[in-house]
Amino acid sequence: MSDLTSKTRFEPAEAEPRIMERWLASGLFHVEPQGTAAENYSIAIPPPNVTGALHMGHALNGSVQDVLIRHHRMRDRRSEWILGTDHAGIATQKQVERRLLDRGTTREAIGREAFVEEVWKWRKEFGGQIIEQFKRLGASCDYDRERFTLDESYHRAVMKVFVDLYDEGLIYRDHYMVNWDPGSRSAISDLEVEDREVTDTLYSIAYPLADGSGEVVVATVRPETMLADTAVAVNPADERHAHLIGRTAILPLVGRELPIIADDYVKTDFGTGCLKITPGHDPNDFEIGRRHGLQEIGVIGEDGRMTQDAGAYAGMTVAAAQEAVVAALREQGLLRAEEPYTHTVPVSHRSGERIEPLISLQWFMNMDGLAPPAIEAVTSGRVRIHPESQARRYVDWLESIRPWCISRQLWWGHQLPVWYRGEETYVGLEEPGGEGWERDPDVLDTWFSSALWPFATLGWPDDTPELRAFYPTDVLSTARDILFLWVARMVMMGLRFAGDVPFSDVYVHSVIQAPDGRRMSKSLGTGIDPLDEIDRHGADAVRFGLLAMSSTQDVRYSPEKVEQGQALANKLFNATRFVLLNVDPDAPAGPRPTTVEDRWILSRLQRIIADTHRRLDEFDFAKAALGLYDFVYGELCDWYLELVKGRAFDADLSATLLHVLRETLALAHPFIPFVTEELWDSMPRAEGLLAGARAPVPEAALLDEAAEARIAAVIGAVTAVRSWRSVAGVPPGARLPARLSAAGYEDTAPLVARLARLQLEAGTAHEPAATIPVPGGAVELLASDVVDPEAEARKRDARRHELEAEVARAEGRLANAGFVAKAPADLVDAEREKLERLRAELAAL
RNA sequence: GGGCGGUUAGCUCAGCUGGUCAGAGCGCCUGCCUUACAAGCAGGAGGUCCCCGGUUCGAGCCCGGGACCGCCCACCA
Repeated sequence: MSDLTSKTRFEPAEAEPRIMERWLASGLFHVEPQGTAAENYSIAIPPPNVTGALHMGHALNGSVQDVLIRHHRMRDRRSEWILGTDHAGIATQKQVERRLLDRGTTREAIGREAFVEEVWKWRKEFGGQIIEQFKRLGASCDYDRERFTLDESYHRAVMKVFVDLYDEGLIYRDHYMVNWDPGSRSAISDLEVEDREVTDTLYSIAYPLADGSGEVVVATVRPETMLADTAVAVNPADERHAHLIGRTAILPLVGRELPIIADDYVKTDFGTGCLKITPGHDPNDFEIGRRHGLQEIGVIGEDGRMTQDAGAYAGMTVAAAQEAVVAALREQGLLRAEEPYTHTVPVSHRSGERIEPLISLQWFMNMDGLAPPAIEAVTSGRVRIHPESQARRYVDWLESIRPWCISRQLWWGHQLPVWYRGEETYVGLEEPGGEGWERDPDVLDTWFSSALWPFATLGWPDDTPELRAFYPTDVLSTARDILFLWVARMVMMGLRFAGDVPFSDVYVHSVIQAPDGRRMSKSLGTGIDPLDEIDRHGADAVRFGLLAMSSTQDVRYSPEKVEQGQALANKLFNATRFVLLNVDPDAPAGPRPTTVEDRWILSRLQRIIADTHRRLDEFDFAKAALGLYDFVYGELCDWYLELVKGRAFDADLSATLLHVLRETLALAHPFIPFVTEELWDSMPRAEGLLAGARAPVPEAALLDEAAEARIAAVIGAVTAVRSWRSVAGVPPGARLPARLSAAGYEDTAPLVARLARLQLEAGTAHEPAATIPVPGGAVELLASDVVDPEAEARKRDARRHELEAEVARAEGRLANAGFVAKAPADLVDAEREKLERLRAELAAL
């Protein structure tokens, strides 16, 4: 425990590790599986990649989830934050491959079994990193129940799902066009592909007609793929080319006869209006090919080199083949045009290499039957997505869902439970009996296993106490970019296999951009490491800052918000110092209000408690965090603590102060857990951890509107007098004789006098030297020596002009028949009152 | 090509179902070591709420058009 009497600053670097230790030792974060999911509160963490390091997105998402978990834990719900990591097939495999390369070997050289062993070793060595980093943030995950998507029991769940879906015919094997990632030497799904703009050369190539009557000219940026052309297509409505339909062209360099077909896909206003059709290497051509029953030829292999079907070009890299093909065409005089052409090309999200569309034999999952229930879950409100706009994206995507390519040509992951023997295929949980079976070497898309996360982590397919206690979970908090990759698939799988939606609320958080608005990324050098920020400002500050930044849209990282959080932590630290250095530690528990300011702060406290609860329920974290800041600064410290300074710290005041402070610490704890835990521990008769204490609950009996109005007037009056003094240049320490000619200060005049440094006098013996308007009347200054009559006259004039303008505006409004007739009556009345008030003040001048 | 979001103080952002809504934090200026906090306190200056029309008694707020910025989806070889 740090020494409250000597230190004036909260020191996160010293306190945080010590406090985290206490939390972990307490076992608070681990709960036993009892009761039902409806009674309990649970969140399944989006499992970070086991290779990962904490980035800003994790930090924001961790803050969001932790504020929710801690809040509900303090509201006496058995709260479980399910923790774990994802095996992240491609990312992890690449990392280990790089390591092997450093050692001068490759995965091919050591073989599959040894390679997988290497990955496990790697995981053992580095896999705990991100978990430790979550602890730095103060995340109250259940660290005793850490899961991994390749755990034995998790693997069983994945296998069962695969086999069940296969048995139903929803998982099948097919020759199909896939996004081939030459970087990872694997097929990847559409969602793992991103577009990048490049400038290529658009070549126009002449294909002679078979009957020698002419030629068709086609345009392409991939001339090497012409070796796999099996047709030429024109639009049936294109009169220029109508005569070609049904005739035959000869493929240069190869000599193959190409039928000229008609298809609506061909644009008449692009290029020459004639399109070479390469079903083997273009997704659109593939579709056209299937429509017309065209031959599918592959000239580019999975190794990125030309295949035997490429004839003379076999063995060349794609780039070399392109050069060679262009050279040959030029030589034969068939190149009609070359022009630079800027367009977007698909690139692998993981490896960064350009996608090579090609046909291969892959495993697919038919989504047609799974999507409708997942759509219904959202449209019916069983799953609520926040913000609403994301729900539309979700539904739109599911409504046009396509088969999902689930096989990956990797070694790290869940290997398919599929065996082949000749023409036979066996799919099952156990290896088939008999001789000669060979297992499919492919593994499943990582997202296939992630889709089972909320229930596979809880022991499914067994009927476990964990599953009964925590499934469905309550909230899934995540980034927008994996709404389809992950969230939608969890809903589909949860409904199909766990019998219910996996969560009732999805919170889609902001993407944090760099302060200059660019993407935060390592390669751009725009990344900000949350751990550096924690080192600098403390975890509380970073959590507060991120929550205060969060929004329904993307936001720029705001260092100021983090500093605001740090200021808040420090303010609470010093406010607690002040209270503890003054109060009677033996004061009774509970509030003992004896004055109007006591009733005021207790009333304001009830409001901030209710507001904070409501804002958390609405996932409005920014308002919740900033509202707390405003309460602590703008009400508790700036006013209440200043108001009580003139009083004796008796048992009643001590009790009230301690009560307000305790409640404030407890309310703020889910947002800034470290500093509040530290201060809680220093409170008189502190018992147990704040993390395990009860959240404050608003009490209607403590609301006091009269007290709120009285103190609002005090604040208004003090502020007005201070402003006058400051502008007039009165020495801050000087006590000015004054008369308070205003209503509503019966029991608060001494407070105004002290905070505004006034010597209040009664009677009307003296003429005021200056008049300061305050709520309910005016403060009349009687000390002529501090008043500059000319300045006062100028101010009066300025004020008079202001009032005249406002009176004119109010009169104008009230003279407007439309306003009086159509505006709500109370508004019109308020306007009339305002006019009267303004006229009275004007008259007083 | 289709869809979504944004444009408010020097900076980053709040502004709920149109009526004290023109705000906060930071920055800036002035003054204070006032017995919790100088990483503090008090006070102050700063805005044609992107532009043009419209609806309304009344418009950052609603409608139409435009400009600029960002994101998502689908993609013309």
